[in-house]
Amino acid sequence: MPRRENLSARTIGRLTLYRRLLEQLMEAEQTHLFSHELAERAGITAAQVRRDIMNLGYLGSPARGYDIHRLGECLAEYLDADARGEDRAVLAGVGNLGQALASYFGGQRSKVRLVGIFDTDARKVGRNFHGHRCHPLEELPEVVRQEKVVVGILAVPAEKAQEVANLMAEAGVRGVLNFAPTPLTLSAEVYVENVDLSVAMERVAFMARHSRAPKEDTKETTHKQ
Amino acid sequence: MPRRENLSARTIGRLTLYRRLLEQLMEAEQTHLFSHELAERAGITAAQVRRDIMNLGYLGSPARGYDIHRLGECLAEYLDADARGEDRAVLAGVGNLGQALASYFGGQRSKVRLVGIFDTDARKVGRNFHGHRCHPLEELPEVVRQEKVVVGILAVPAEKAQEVANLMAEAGVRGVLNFAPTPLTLSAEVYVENVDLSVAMERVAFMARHSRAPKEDTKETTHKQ
DNA sequence: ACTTGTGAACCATTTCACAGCT
DNA sequence: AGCTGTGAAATGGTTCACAAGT
Repeated sequence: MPRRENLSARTIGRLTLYRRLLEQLMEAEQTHLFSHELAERAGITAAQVRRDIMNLGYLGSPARGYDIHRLGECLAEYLDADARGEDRAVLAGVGNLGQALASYFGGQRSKVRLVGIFDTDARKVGRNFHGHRCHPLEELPEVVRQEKVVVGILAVPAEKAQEVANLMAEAGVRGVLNFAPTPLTLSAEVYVENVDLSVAMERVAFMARHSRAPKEDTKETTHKQ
Repeated sequence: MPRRENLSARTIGRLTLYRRLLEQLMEAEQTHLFSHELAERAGITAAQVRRDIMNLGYLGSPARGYDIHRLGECLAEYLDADARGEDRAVLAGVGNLGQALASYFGGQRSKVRLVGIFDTDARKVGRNFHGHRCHPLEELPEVVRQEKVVVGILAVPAEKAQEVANLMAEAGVRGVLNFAPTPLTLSAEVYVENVDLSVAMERVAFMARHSRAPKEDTKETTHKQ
């Protein structure tokens, strides 16, 4: 049913968010919702929601809106397509951020399964972090191959990022979530998503400084977002 | 000198990156560089770099390219404009992620100064995390006001995110870096940047699964990115 | 010969606005 | 009356391509 003319990464992100929001809604008793309701929860416009769902190929009814259960199924069908079993990931770099990520993605709430964490630091290897034993980095390729890992999470220092990314890519990883503050160059068939925390931080600081001063006469209007 | 027709958040992010890359270059002996060199380090196209620098208002020379030192100054002048002193930030939520962020932004490498970390958990209050003593959340507004804090970092559970964000906004924060997996609704003069790690993770997994299989005859071409 | 600066073209994404349905 | 689905317009961002400078 999904009319999949392959959607952009941006759209995939929103669909992922919709799915999460619908899951929350399903725990409540609600069975249907309108585009503007979902839009409000997602922090975007109703037109955007309708467009996304249209692209998905799901149809709502003008009378009742979208059937939460069915829409959820449709989203799952699209987002989980071709996932034989669940997606597996490895994590390289067990510093402060790496540990936080291990706990974040290690739990069962996550859609991906973390199957190994790795570091070069001898003091970390062998220790247990949030339920995952740290292995030496050399073992990463072997685990990637044996466990059919598709995603590598990179939380190593900038200097080592490219090197470790190469290791992951050669072992067969198809996507990298990069927290190192360095752009990576990898062959085009590996999808890379950069999460550069210091860029994010500096950007917020800049925008914060430059945001317009609050107007005195703010009318408490229903903000149009 | 900067021809500032206020630039988009996206552009600000790239300028921030350029600055960091130039700082690295200045530590080496290099004095000039061409747009394509900076582009390669930043992982983008030369045209994009030229456009950004043009928007900045800096001029290079066709013969030598950009003067690293002067371009750096120009970037700093733009990015740090109106920053009386350095930007200050507070962090709410000292879980695994919050601790990692405290260490990440707490050091002196960061452009922003973390002036307080807060949590509601009595077992955390009073303890020291990466050089910052955790204070009870109730004290956050007072610190924001006294220390002229402009940025709030939100690393609390989703359920509390909106509530704590309101607290920050009422106390006068102008920007929020939100790690909670929930969109926030705040008055329009507060800039919000969402870093949703589970969306990022799921998106990478999806794109990874759908990335084209490597072609057999890959020619090792100089990838055009 | 190789660069920069930049108008114009291109492309992606979002929003508008309205026909059609219930 | 109020919604959805969607073509069309608008917006925003990136890349092209070339004149001009060295």
